Amino acid sequence: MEARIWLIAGPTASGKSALALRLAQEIGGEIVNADALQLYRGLRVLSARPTPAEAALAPHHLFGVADAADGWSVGHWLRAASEVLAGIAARGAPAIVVGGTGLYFRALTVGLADIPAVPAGARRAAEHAFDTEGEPAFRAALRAVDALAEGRIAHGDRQRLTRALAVGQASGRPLSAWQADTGPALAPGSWRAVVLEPPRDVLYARIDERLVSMVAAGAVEEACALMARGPDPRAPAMKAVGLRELADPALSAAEALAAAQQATRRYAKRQLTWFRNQTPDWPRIETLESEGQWRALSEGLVHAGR
RNA sequence: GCCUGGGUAGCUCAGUUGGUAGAGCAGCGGACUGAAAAUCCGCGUGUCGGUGGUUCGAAUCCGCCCCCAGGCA
Repeated sequence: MEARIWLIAGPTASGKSALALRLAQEIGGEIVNADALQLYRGLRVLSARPTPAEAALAPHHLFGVADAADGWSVGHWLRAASEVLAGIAARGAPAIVVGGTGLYFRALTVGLADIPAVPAGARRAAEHAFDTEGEPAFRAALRAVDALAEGRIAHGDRQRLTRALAVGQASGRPLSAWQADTGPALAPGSWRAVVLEPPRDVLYARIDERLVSMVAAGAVEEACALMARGPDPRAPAMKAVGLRELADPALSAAEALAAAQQATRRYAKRQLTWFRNQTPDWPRIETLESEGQWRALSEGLVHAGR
């Protein structure tokens, strides 16, 4: 178990946090959050962030560090994570990066283009152009700036189309060129990864149970408090799965719970698709049972022992 | 026990004068480079309750049986 950086990925409710904590205690490691929503302070319950008691059992980094009104991006996270990882390395401790955000792991292991920040105005202008001109005309404009990106982006994907145009115009270099010029943040061979990939039906049952516990732990109050603050509905924190459902005054408690459970199951499905296809060579742990997960991890890691 | 209505996709239901079935919801597959718990693309997944029969051909018509709901006893 001599690797210095462990990556633990998997869908929501698959047991990542518990496994990471166990590993951290076992090897004296420090835990780094790789979950886009656990970054936000106001979402402790809803994002299933470790409780203060759990967080006290090992050093935890990048959990609840951002305000719901501040949108963190992959780039923001990557810079923060790199700094944290450097600090952990300087202390001579192993690091355990854990979370469900596939893109964050990709930034770490494959890379994230080093693109200068796009001014908010450029982004808004691109979105406005898309909305007023319509997609065909917008695509024609984008083609002139970045034909490669235009060809790669699926029909209807406003988010990527407007980003491509905004980057191309604001930076003076096509997004596709920036992206082609990318290197991993972590040195190859310096890390070891594992994906938790439990059977669908068992995971869904776990998700349904967990939403019930979340509500019992105050998820509805948390959701309403966040909505009452009225931050920009487009802020990333406001996209938390279950947030809108649980805070919706038009729904009964039972309906809200059912809607939140369903939204979470769909989210888990998307995560499973990501890891299945984007990290096909990372080893899998297919049980949802925590002792079994630990056994698979520790044995697998010892035997892999480079 | 009798009468009536119903049994078609995971659920709720359509299905025209017989030509091996289709909607919504649910679900599934996929893409993914700075909003990623985001954004987007794609896909009916079916012993038409069972079994005999009529017919070139049955979810559709006929017989028997099973199950469900309501009514009469």
